This record gives sequence, structure tokens and C-alpha cells, in this order.
Amino acid sequence: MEQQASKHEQVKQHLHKEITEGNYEPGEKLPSEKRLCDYFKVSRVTVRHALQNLENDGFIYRKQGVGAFVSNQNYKSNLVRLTDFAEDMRQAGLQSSSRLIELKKVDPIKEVNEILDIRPDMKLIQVDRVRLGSGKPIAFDTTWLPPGYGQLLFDEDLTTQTIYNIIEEKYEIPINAGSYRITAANANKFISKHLKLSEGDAVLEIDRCSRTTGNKKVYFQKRYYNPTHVSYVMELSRTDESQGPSKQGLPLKEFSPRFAK
Amino acid sequence: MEQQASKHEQVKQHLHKEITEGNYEPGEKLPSEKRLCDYFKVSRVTVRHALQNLENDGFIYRKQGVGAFVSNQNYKSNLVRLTDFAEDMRQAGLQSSSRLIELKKVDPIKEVNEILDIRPDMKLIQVDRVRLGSGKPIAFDTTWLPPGYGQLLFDEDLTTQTIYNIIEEKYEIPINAGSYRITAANANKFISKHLKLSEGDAVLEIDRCSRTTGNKKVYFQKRYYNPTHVSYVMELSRTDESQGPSKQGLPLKEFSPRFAK
DNA sequence: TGAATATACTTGTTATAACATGTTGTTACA
DNA sequence: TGTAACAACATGTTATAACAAGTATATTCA
Repeated sequence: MEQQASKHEQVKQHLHKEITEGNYEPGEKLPSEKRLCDYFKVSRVTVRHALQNLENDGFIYRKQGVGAFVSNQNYKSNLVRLTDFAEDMRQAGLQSSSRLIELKKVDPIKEVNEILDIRPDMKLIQVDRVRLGSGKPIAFDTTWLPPGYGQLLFDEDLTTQTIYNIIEEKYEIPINAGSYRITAANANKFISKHLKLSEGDAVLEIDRCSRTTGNKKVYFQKRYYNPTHVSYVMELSRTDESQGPSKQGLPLKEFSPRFAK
Repeated sequence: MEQQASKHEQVKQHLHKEITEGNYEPGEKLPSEKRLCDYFKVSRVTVRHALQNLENDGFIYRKQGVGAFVSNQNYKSNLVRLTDFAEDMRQAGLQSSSRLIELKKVDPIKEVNEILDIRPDMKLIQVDRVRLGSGKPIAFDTTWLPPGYGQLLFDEDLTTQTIYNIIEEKYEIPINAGSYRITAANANKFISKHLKLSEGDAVLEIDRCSRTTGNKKVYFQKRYYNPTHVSYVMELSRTDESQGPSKQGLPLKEFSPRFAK
């Protein structure tokens, strides 16, 4: 039995669908609240609730006395998408693939076991991969998983699928949270070989730990990007008032990896 | 004549003040909506509007049937504060200072002039500084400004004041937007000397361009962080529903430089 | 004592209604 | 023709009201 969503949620989804399907041009005005009330046969409270949510998510913006308009940007407001390598590549117009270097069970690593919140004597599943964009090596990464999650990977094709995808879509383990650390490192012999760099060349290192329900750690990954191909770009901008000066910083409008070919 | 703020705004500000002043512990439950209605002598619509805004800003979270609670994080929701080195240091509990290496007028630099959107033959003001946290070198940065803005710096004490501060607070030129690029680089002889590193060591490079009203570029800066002292940390987390799976990525809860001593 | 149930309380949803405030286009007047 | 006043319309604010749904606590019964 399917749970019926609330009315404001239905209205939101309907409008969201129309926007993402391109039925409205960026900047185009949505029907007035009154019209939406009549169309959906709901009260103005409900319509405004839906519009409020769409505004919070950055799909529309509103002007008093004028109307609600579809945002011209395709930025996902404060949503950050750096979860999936394949997705990143797709957006950059590159074909994503991976070269599996190794998939093996390894002895516990003190630092990693602590991060993953598992017993210090528990073995780990380790995945080493080179990540390719249209055939060119973009990044090298090593992923560690607790055995419970790690064993899910042994029957999967890791050259075309991302770990994120296997975990979340095939096994329906939702990734609800993650922490990321961005730093710089010198490529060692192993990494530089795979990224076709010289030993000692600077690489962009991203450490991340993804968590599922109950803050349970699913995997920890160290990824090394070739900085000539990848950098992270951020756009901050105050649209208008917000309030006062920049005592609170600027709202993040975009944060994404940028790829150079 | 002072403009009277709306009631829900007053309620929000009142609660916000109490939260930031520490009258509520993180995780502590706020009074129920009913109580807030009675206390502020407003309707439930108004109270809920205020709570909704506080929730959007990340100061509280709510649980149906239970109540509203003060967030334990001091994250500024989707506001990102990486504008000011001094501020960053203060939050890390370190004393901020700068060592001015050079402040000079230099010949146009093709790449920089293009970024700053000024004529290719226009000279630039260049500021080289070592940024210190409690006396230890944390970063080296070079800033280029168009002569108009640059000349404002010649009478200022750049060892204690940040450029951002001088521009925005003293000359009241608001910084409304900025773009940032995070990448990795090998420290050259010059940089490594100032950061007490070895030549070739990897450093975290942040390029940023700050803009004022009308998207006018105010300055362009290249900053090199010692990665053993500084990395950028990001926290993404879905509080609850949002909607469906993570097709849209995760909301950013925190993004800030992290300092190790 | 332990589990099921009832109850009170809390937030979530939705409708109706009135007025405030901002915008735009039209109309009337100089 | 140009401007000022006005009307129509849009979103913003706020109150009242009722019910839905989730949670916690007290109560009852086995």
C-alpha cells in the first residue's frame, strides 16, 4: 500500500517535475498562487508551503507583488553533489570508467579501523582503482570497507559501476551523510605511475567517509586527483539583502569539481 | 524612522539571540509552539514561520510529536565563511598575524588582468604576505588588485589587518560574491622558504577572486597553505526525508578550513 | 512485573479569511 | 505629452480553527 504524500508535497513535486522537464524556461513566471490554488484545488497555505520548499531548494525565487520565477541557474542551492565519480564525469561530458587494480582482504589498519568505527583487529576489504575520464587517468583511489559491506563488492563489476551505486541502489543501503577532507599530497611512486605523473608531483587528496542510517560508517576512501585535470570550484554570492553585512559569510551557490581536458 | 520587522522575524531574532547567547544548551528542547504563542502573544502560524526559518538556517531541528531542539553544531547551514584569514584563525584559537613581504606596483600580468577584467596594459598592485597563526607560518599568499583599489592599501598596516577588512569595513566596499578554486601545487623555492618546507613539497592552493557590487572584481589572490596545518573539511548530511534517494546530492552542513597545530 | 491501552501533548497539514505591502498598467489631469 | 492618482493584482503577514500523525507517559489488566 503506497503512502499518500501530503498535498503540499504533491504540488511541489508536480511543479518540480514541470521545471526539470523544461516546461518552464529559466526566468519564466509561474502561475500566480491564486491560479495554482484553483488548479490543484487546494488552499493558499498549501500552495505557499510548496513554493516555500521549492524556493529553499533553489528551484524558484519569488518577488513580492510580482510572482514566482524559475531559477536560471541549475545550481542545486545548498546541495552538494560530489558523491559519485561517474556522475561528475557525465556532467563534465566525459565517459567514466575505472581500472580495477586490486580487490582484496587486508589486515587491519589502525587509522582506518578507527575512522570506520570497527574493532581494531577486524580485517578490511580494500579496493584500489584508477578512475578514468574518456580513457584518461583522472584519479587514483583506495577504498576500505568493513567486511560486511565489502563482501558485497566481490561479485560486482567495479570497472563500470561505482561503489556508491552498488551500495545504494543495488543493496538499498542509503548514504545519508559523509565527511570530506581536502588537502594536498605528493604523489608516491605507486600513485604517480597510475596517474602518469612524476614521483613527488602534487596531487589533490580527498579523504571521505560515507555513512548510512544511524551514522554507521560504510566506507572510507582516499582519492588522489591529478590537479591538472581536476580542481574544486566554489561560487559564493549574496543575491540581495540576506541581512546586514557579511558577518555570517556568504551563501554557497555552487561547489563542484571542475574538469579540464 | 526605524522599520518595524514582522512578528515572525521578531520571534526568530529573539530565539536566535537566546540560542547564540547560550541560554539554550545544544540539543536542548525549545518551548512548545503553544507556549511560544502564549509568550509572544502571536498565532501558531507566526511561531511556525519563525521556527521554519530557524530550521532552514540550521539553528534548530524539529521532530514531529516531540519538539524543536537547538542544533549541536555551530555550523552556519549553507553559509560559507572562508573570507577572512583572521576570522579563521580566531575560530581555530590561534592568533592571526601577517608578515608583509612586499607591497609594490607591478607590470600587467596577462592572466591576472583577464581575471580582474581590466585593460591588458594596466599595472597592478601586488601584495605578498606570509600568514601566521600564533607565530607559525600557515600560508603564503599573493594578492593582485587594480590600482584603484590597490592604492587604498599603501597607508594601511597589513601585518595586523586583512585586505578584506580594509576594503569592506574601512572603505565600505561590500564584498558580495567570490569564486574559489582549490587545487594542489608543488611549492617553489620562494614559497617553500617562507613556509619552512622543502622545495617541491605539496601545498594546498586556493585561488580566489572577490567581487563587489555589479560584479566588479576587487582583487585576485593565490594562497598556498601548508597542508600539514590546513585542510578543508566538509560535512554533508541529510537530516531526514528531503525526498527520495540522493539523486540531488546531500545538503552541505559545514565547510570550513581545519587547522592542525 | 510486563505488556497493552488509553490519554495527553507535540508537531504536521490544511482551510478560510482579512489585511499589508509591493508592482504594474491604466486613467485622468495639468 | 508627461506625470500623478488609482485600480487591479501579486505576494507577504497574521489569526483562527480543526484534524492528522507521531511521541511519551500514565494507567490498566493479565
